[in-house]
Amino acid sequence: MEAPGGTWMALNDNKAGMEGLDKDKINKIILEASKGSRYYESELKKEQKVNQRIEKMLQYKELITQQQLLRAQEQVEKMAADLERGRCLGRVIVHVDMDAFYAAVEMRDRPELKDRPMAVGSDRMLSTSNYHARKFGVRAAMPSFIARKLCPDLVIVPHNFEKYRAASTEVREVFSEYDPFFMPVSLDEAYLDFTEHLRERQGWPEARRTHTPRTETATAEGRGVEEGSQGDGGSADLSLVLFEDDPVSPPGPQGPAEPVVFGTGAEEAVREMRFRIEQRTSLTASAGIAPNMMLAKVCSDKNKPDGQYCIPADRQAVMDFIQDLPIRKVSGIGKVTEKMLRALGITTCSGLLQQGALLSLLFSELSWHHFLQISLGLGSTHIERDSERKSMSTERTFAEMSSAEQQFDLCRELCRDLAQDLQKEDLKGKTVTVKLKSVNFEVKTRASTVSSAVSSEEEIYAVARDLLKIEIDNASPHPLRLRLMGVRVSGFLSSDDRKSLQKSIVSFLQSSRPPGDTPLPNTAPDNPTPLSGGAVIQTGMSLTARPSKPGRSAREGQSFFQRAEAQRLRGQAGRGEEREGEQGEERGGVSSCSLQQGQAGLTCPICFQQQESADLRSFNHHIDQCLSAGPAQSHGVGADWGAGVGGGRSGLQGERMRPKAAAAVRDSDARAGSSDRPPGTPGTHTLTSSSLRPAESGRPGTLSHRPLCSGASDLTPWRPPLTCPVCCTQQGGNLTLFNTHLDMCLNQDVLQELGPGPLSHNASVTASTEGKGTPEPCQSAPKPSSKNKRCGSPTLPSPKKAKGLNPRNTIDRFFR
DNA sequence: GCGGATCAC
DNA sequence: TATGGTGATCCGC
Repeated sequence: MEAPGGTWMALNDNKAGMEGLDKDKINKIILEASKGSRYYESELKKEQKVNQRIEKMLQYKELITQQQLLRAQEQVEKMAADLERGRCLGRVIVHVDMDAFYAAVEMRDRPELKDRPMAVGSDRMLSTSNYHARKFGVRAAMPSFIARKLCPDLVIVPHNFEKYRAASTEVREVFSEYDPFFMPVSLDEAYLDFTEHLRERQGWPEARRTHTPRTETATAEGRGVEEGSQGDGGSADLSLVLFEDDPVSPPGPQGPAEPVVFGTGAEEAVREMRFRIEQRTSLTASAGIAPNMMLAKVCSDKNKPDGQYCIPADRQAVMDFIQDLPIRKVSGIGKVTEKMLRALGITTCSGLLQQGALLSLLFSELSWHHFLQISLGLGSTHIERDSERKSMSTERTFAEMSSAEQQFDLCRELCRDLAQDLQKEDLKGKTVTVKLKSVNFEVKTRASTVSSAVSSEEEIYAVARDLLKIEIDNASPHPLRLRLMGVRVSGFLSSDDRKSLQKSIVSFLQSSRPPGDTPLPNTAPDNPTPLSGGAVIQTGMSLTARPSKPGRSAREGQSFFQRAEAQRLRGQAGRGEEREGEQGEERGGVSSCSLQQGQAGLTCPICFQQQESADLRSFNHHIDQCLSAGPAQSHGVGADWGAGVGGGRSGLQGERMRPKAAAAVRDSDARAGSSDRPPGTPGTHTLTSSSLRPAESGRPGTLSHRPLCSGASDLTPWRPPLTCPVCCTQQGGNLTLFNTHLDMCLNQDVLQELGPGPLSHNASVTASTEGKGTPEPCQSAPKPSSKNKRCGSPTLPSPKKAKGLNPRNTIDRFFR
């Protein structure tokens, strides 16, 4: 594990404007300010979890044979070839990102700030900083007290969202002239498809590409500009000083401004757009131009601030650009993914390609497809307008709150706020989720789905209150010590649902009321049009689908272990093919069945009793019983969440404390051993990394009634040595070692079975469907897709088949 | 459907 | 002394 103060807690210098800093010094200050805090401890814990996930992954990596790698390589190459065939270079996608947006707006309106390091935010947390402040290491999402340590002269300006929204509206008006269907990402960011504009623009006369500066301000592109006819003088010259060492802006010529003529090409058109944005708002924007969204997003960061970068529509140009691009620059690859990939020696996009085979064996199908697409420089070429909102929430952080009464009050208040917001958009949802964060930064969510959709304060609170009460009761006699509470409503009725509901209500009322009675209020408004007003724009923003993710689609391919499982089912059950379309419980039955054959006569690792039934469900149940009878049940309860709220789960863990869920959990535990994590698949009925997680947390009370699962009690004296139920050798009493052994044992099992058989079978499945899903040119192969959207990836077995093969058995999840 | 995690802004 | 809020998605239950 990395030493504290390694890269985990350190300054994130991924953003623009952070180059050439005294990072060591900055990180030291950050570390000093953080050390010992609850937040810091929590971050350390999180880091350790990730480290364990990585260790697990590396262990699995060691089990992979050369032959498997070669097979995987074939598959990856095939997939890459298919993706290559679907590559689209025919569109011009632009990503625009306003520079230090909130800070720039404040500086524009308060010139006295322009020379000073400043940030926009609250007393607690910063939203953004200007480039002056960034030199000190002050950046977005940094707590103010640390920012002040880094930069004692920092000026912190409170948010003024009205102003930002107004500026955003102006910017968007410019956007819409280049792409009326542009996709806003946030107030300061958007994707545009310039393809149509450029087509039309070819025929435009010069006059139409000529723009007269409205002030004497020089443009960032260094063109001389003339005094415009309508100069307003108000914000003149400000953009020049937004960035002290603006790399692009020339010394501001104060001479007369001349009209500026822009060319017809993509770069000129984007330059023109940025010019107009700056003329209009005195704010600068950076832009990226590329054949797809993924690349455009990376490009817009390249020459920030006030610059642009273009990747021409040329395959080699794309590949050259991608070659040494650090993976972290790609939207969607965050801190954790970066660290996991780094552990495999992958830091650049070309590394993703080189290690494609390995990644396909270690990560879920979705993940490695994503990686492969990134490595080929592919991304969505189709800009999707925002989809429907899926949830709405409100949450609040506060000083420690331990009184149940206060907590209920707050909960009600949150419900009230949320109800108001929901009603503004005329939304009703069936699922209410309560989010709690302890003073130790441990986050929990508890959800409940009700039969009829809710939207009023009372309706939401009725559900939320119960959820909260369960948690409070579970913690009793200790209080919940909270630092945050949130309420979310999701599971909205679709607009169709609402319309038909409305219709049926109306017709019901019409049939039962005399004509002429008071009509119902309209509960199904038309979709609001973007750009029609502040609130609407805000909505449009948050509705935006994430653009940068790759082609998610049906769970078509299978990971290494999925294929292993498929083979096992085929070989042992002999009827896997017919059952593949079935789900849930049925699949459990199949796997359970196959396990019975392979593992007859299981020995309980706790009591050493050979169990008569080889049925995993019974076996699991027995282990639960065995563990429940353990002597350490009387350990103390925890401080923050109270007793027995288990974070992780495993077949050996047994019941939860939440009575409501206990039965269901037991049932699914039984299934987990037989189906969800079939024999030979990592995690099969073993103490997986996830099942050890509660112990890692080190919270004294967590699972204290389950000493077996507590890291601190891995060697508790009462426990007898453990015997591996697979190889029947005695494994000592250390649960972690036992766990590793069991995984190895089970995996070895699979790996040995994984001869040419399963893979070649899989390959033939793949081949047989080839072409069916081949992406058409210029459609959004690598774009994010929801479950019911069409599959964007070629060469995929049918969804039905994939489903039958239990796509859940993917490895990367077991690294958690 | 639930809960934990990850990610973006 | 002290580290946000909102929304989405994935994955394994």
